[in-house]
Amino acid sequence: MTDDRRLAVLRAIVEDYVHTREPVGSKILVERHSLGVSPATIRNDMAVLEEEGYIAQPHTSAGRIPTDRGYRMFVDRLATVKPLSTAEKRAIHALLDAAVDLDDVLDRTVRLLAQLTHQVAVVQYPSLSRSTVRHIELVPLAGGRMLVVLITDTGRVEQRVAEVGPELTDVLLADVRARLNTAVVGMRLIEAAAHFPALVAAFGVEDRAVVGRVVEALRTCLDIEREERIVLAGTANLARSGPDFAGSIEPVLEALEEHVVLLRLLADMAADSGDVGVRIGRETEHEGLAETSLVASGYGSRGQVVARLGVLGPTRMDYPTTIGTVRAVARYLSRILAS
Amino acid sequence: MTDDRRLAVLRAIVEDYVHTREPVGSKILVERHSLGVSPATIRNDMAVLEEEGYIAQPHTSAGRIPTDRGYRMFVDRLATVKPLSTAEKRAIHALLDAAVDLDDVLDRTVRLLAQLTHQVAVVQYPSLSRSTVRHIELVPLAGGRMLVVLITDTGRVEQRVAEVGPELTDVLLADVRARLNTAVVGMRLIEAAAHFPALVAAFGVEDRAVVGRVVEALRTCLDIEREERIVLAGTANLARSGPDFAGSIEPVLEALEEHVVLLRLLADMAADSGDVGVRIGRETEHEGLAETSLVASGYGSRGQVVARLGVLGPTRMDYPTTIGTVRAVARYLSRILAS
DNA sequence: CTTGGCACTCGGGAGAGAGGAGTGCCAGCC
DNA sequence: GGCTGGCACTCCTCTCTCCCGAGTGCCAAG
Repeated sequence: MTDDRRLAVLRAIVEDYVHTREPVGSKILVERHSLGVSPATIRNDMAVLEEEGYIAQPHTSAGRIPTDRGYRMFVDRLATVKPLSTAEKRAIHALLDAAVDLDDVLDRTVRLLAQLTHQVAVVQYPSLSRSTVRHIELVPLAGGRMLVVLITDTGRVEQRVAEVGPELTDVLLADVRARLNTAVVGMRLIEAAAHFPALVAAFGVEDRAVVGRVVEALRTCLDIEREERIVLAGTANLARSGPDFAGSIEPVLEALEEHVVLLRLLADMAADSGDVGVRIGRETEHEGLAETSLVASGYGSRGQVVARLGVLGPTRMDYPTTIGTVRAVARYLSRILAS
Repeated sequence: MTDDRRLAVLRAIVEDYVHTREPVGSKILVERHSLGVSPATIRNDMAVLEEEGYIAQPHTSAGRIPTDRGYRMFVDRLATVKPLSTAEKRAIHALLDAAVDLDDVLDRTVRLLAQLTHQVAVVQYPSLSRSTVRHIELVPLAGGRMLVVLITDTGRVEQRVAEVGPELTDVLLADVRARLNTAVVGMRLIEAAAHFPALVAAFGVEDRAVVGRVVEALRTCLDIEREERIVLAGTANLARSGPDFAGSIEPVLEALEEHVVLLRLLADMAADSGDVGVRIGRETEHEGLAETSLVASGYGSRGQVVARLGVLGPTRMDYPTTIGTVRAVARYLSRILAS
């Protein structure tokens, strides 16, 4: 069955290239992997693989390197995920268990992921749109202003200062606070936002203006713009694998600063089958990331995906290990959040 | 007065080198700057400047480039700060005025600074230790836990979850909240922390344990560890000025990820005369930053410095312009915070 | 279908050489 | 005493050429 051998050749090429960073030729291939056939045979297979777009030659007479399509095939059908070492698992536990709040957990997670994979790590904050309201707090400030604080079940805290003027008496404030909380606690944030108009309308005509201003501030806490946040770590690892990038790493760094780019990518990957997903090279559909791959997974409490995390590195990366690490960290983070 | 001319030569060397990125020789120097003397004379001056450590030659027969010491002299005695263009000023106003809360203001500021200077921008969050307590909020959660929220006058919000058990009744909670707020609102955070033991002692013996747990959570909000936060932007600009760095930009990126390094640097610069301060090359006393300079300034409301912001770039940077920009942004940010 | 043989291609490294920018120094001049 | 032109010297850098070798594609035979 020649088809099997061709795939074996592709796997060997990917593994060798990832390992040595050098185009791999037919001779080296038979030497390093016991394929049981001669270089000439391998050459025929490579010609076919090249025709099908899985591998390519940098120059006329050099070895072959995998194309995006080749890596895709490798990831989908040829790679077997590598589990973490027990030492690494211990490190995860030790580091994440010491976290004190949500910010701290995510900060530790992203650093950990960067350190384990030697690549750039990304962690998305629990999406506000998938969170529910845990509590709303209104704090009067000096000068006719007030602080509006929104706390979600995922631990996120958003706050705004609103100009309310002197009409907001303590009594009215307590009333607003009570009604807000009884009305919307436990609701998803979007549902809560939908309830606001009715809530305002329930107040007397003379109070509606000021209550409206409070509610308006609350509503801006749900702004699409600011809704999605991510944290990054390990950008220095990019520079270390610098030679992997044809040009400089500048376009990559630029893409990373544009959080929107990563957010869109992570969102797209939500469509993939639940577990770890991979976007390879040009699949990212972003010029600056054409030579990088993203390995990402969802995380969340109780089987519910509330956000995603992942790792970005050169297309030429060790997928089996990276996928294993991302999966393990995502699972452990989920477990932490559930408690 | 030959001394004056030597300084003029140094200034010319710095300006030319910053502009062309190439070692500058005596001939070019007389051509581009009207120094009124011949190359040979300049050569004599350069020999003296080199002996005094202000300039150096990359190779035996190349032009001169400024040393750290040369830049230092340039910044201290030769440079005149360049003010911003009105277009840039307008951009600052337009961008920062649209901010909704502290996070947003600082985020916009750091991006702005990176964009204006084409370098890496750093903004430090208002220091907790210099802030005062504006309000403390206690929110009961399910399962015998509660959320402790601390809000400072600088707009920062810190929160913690505390295990308090079922003994904390609503009545007791209201009591704790009231006593906490009347006792410590308006105090500096360190003073507040000092008052906590007395506060706990004022409760009945049977309540002390549970109140203690609440106060303990509050106290961890002041942890030195998490007290200082910074945000970065413009790391891609580092890659763009990549050729300025002898090796790769990796050590620089590494230093940037170690926020502690930057925090220490910013803190050190607080000792400098109030306005904009500069750390040049090895003055940063950090291996990874040996080829970079930091230009920073304090900011804060009502003349009180609550934190610092700045710009990090290659030693070979345009100091007059950078200093002007950092100063302007710091001033405008201060004005925003005062309102 | 596999294999050994063979001619061919081309990237990349080594060397050699020319060019040129810049220097230091010296002797003379103002 | 400081400034200047001249001059010999250094050594980096660019370019060109040449050669080597890895790797290929193809073909004819097993």
